[in-house]
Amino acid sequence: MRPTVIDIAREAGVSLATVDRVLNARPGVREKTVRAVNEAISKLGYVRDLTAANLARGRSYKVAAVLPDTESQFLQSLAEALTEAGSMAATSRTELHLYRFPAEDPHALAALLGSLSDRNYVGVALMAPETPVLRDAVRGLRAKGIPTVALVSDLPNAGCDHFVGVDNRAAGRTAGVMIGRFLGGGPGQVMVLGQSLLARDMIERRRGFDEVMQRDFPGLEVLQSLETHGSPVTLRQVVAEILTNAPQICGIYAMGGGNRTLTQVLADMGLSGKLTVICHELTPHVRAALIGGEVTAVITQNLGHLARSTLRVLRAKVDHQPLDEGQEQIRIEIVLRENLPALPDFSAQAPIDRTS
Amino acid sequence: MRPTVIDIAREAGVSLATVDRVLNARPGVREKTVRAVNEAISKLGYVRDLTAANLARGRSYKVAAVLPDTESQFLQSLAEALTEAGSMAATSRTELHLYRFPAEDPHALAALLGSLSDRNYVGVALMAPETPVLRDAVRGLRAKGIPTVALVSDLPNAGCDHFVGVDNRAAGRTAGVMIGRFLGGGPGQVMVLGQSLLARDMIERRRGFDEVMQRDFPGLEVLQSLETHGSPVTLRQVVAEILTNAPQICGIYAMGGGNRTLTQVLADMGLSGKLTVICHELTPHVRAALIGGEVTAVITQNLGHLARSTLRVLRAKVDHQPLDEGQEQIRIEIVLRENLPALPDFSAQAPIDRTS
DNA sequence: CAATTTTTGAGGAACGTACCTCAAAATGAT
DNA sequence: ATCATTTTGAGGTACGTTCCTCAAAAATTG
Repeated sequence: MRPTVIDIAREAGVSLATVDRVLNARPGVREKTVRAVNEAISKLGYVRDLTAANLARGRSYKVAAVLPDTESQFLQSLAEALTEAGSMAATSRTELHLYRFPAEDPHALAALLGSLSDRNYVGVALMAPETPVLRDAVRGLRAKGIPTVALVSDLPNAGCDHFVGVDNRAAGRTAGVMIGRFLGGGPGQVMVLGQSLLARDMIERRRGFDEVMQRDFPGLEVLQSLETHGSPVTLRQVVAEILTNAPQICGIYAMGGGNRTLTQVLADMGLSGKLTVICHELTPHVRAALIGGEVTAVITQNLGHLARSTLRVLRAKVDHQPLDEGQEQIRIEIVLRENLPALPDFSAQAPIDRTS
Repeated sequence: MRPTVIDIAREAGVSLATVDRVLNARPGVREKTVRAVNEAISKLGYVRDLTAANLARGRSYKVAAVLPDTESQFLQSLAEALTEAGSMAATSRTELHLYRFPAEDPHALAALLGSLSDRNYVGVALMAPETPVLRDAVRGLRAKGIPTVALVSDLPNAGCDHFVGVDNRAAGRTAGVMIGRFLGGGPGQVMVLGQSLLARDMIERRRGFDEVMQRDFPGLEVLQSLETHGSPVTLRQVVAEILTNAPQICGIYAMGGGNRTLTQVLADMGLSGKLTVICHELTPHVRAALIGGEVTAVITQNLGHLARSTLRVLRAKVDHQPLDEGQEQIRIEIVLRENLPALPDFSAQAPIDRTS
C-alpha cells in the first residue's frame, strides 16, 4: 500500500493538519517541523495522489482551444483531433471547448480571449498569428493565472507557457534531405511552393530547407518560392506553366497550403510518380495523393498526438506539475506510401462502456 | 458544472442507490427503472468520474512489466523508458514494477507470471518469445482477470489483450523503400544482417523488406540474411570479409541486433558515409553512428511512447474502458541525421513539485 | 386479498486529499 | 512569571463515487 498523509503524520510525529500545512505550503509551521515532515515524506516515499487532491479541491480541467475559422483541411482535422482528445479525457475531469475566431480580426480574438476567464476556463490552447493585441491578451490571461499554450505555430514573444507543435526549421531540413536523397543529389531543379496561414511557419521551413540543400546538395538548383496567397486558380495556372516550360524540374517542395490544387495539376498533367514531391501535413487529400503517386513523401505532425499533448500540457500547467518533455516533443514524422498509418475505422468503434 | 450521480437520481426520480445499481450493473432493478436512469444519463450527458470511482473502489493500477534479462542496449533503454513512464504516472495511482527473467528459461518465466496475481498486480506487460508454457501462463493470468499485453514482439496465440509495438512487416517494407530510394534503384547488392532476440520480429521484417525490394527495386540484388546469433567476433569477421570481397555491395539492412559491432566495422574500414546503411532501434550507439555517418537511416519505435502506451493500455483494460486506437498505434519512425530528436537533458530536469 | 418476493429508498462509511475552525500547547518577549 | 504570539492538534465537512445494510414500498403469486 502506498503511504498516505496519515502515514506521514504518524511517521513525523505531528498531526494531519500540520502535514497538510506543509504539503500545501500554508504558513504557520516552524522550520524544524517542516523539515521533519519532509523527511517523513522522503523516508516513506510518499507521492501525493493528485486525483484525490483534485477531487477534494473540486478542480476540473475546463480548457478552451482557440483556432482561426479558416476552412482548410488541416484546421478541420486539427479541430476533430482536439474534440476527440477532449471526449476521450472526459472521464478524468477534463472538458475541452472549441472556439473559432475570424482569421483577419485580431481584436475579435482578443475579446474572445478576454472573455474566457469569466467563463471559468482554467487553461487555453491557442493557434493564431502573433500581433501586439494578441500579446496583450495572452499576458492578460496569464496574469489571471490561466496557463496558455501556443498550438502549431509558436508565439515566441507572447509569453506562452508552452509551445505544442513541431520545430518547423527542422521540418524544412528534413524535407531537404528527403528530396536531395531521393533525387540522388541531382542534377535538376526543385520548385518550392508556399502559401500558409501562419507566415512564421513557412519562413522557418524555407530556412531549414535551404540550409540543407545548399550544404549537402549543390547539384540541385532550388528555385525561388512561389507564393500564391490563397487563389487556387492562380496556383493552378502558375504551376502548370512552369512545369511545362521547365523540363529540368525533378522535384517539388510544397511548404504548406494548396496541396489539393497541386496534386490535381500533377495528376492532370500525367506526372504522378514522375517527380519527387514533398509536402507537409497528412490530410485526407494528401493521403490520397501519396497512394496515387502524386506525392512522394509527407512531412507531418500527428494531430492526434498534438491534441493529446495539448491537454496533457495544460493539465500539467494547471497542476503546477513538471512536464515529461520527451512525451510532449511533437515528432517530425516522415510518411511514405509504405508506412502510411492505417486510417482508424470509426464505424467499428466500441461504444463507451459506462458499466465499470 | 458536470452532472453527478445525484443529478441523475433527481432527474430519473429514483434514489441514489438505484442509480448506483444501474451504473454498476448490480441486480435487482426493474427493466423499466433501468431505462429511466439511462435516459436521465444521456439527457444530462453524465460521464462517470473515473478518478472518484477508483478512489472509492480503492483501486490503484499496480502493474508488472516482465522482460528478458539480456543486456542489450535496446532492452536497457526499454527498461529505462518503462521506469520513467511509471514514475511520471505515480501521481495518478499507478505503480509499475520491472521484472526480468532468464532469457533461455521459459519455466522460470511461467513461474514468475504465476506468482504475480498473489502479489496483487492488476495488469502485466510482457516481452518474451512465445512458447507453449508461456501461453498457459498468460491464459492463467487472464483467467484471474489480470489483463496482459504483449510488448515489442507480438504473441499472437497467447491470447493477450493487446499488442504494444510496431507492425514489423511494415517496418521491413519501410526499410526496403528507404534503401531502394536512397540507392536510386540500383544497380548493386544489399547485405542483410539478422540477429534478434525474438525471431518472430526478424521474420516479419525480412518478409516486408523482400516484398518491397522484389516489387519496386529489381535492380538491387538482396543477399541472403547473415544470421550471426550472438557472437560479435563472428559478426565482425564475416562482415569485414564480405565487404572486402564484394565491392558491388552498396547497402546494408541490419534487421536487428549487433548494430554496435556493425558500425564499428564500418568505421574501421573507412566506410562511414560510403554505404547506405539502414538499421532498427535508435539506441545511443545507433544515434552516434547516425551522426558519424556509419548509419544512413534508422527505423525505430519511440520507446517512451511505447512505455506510456503500455501503461495507458493496461489502465484502460483494468477499467474496462475502450482504447483510443489512434493513440496506441506505435508509429514506425524514420530517423535521419537531420531529424534526430534532441536528447532530453536529464541533468536539467525539474524536481517533482509536491506543493500544489 | 394475503403471503411472498422483488424492487426501491434512506442512510452511512469509506477512498485520499483539501480546507476550515477553535482550542490547546509551546515559544518568545518583558 | 506573565503576557502575547506563534505553532500545533483535534475535529469536522467536502469532493464524487462505491458498496453496504435495513426497512419500506411495490409487484407478483396463489
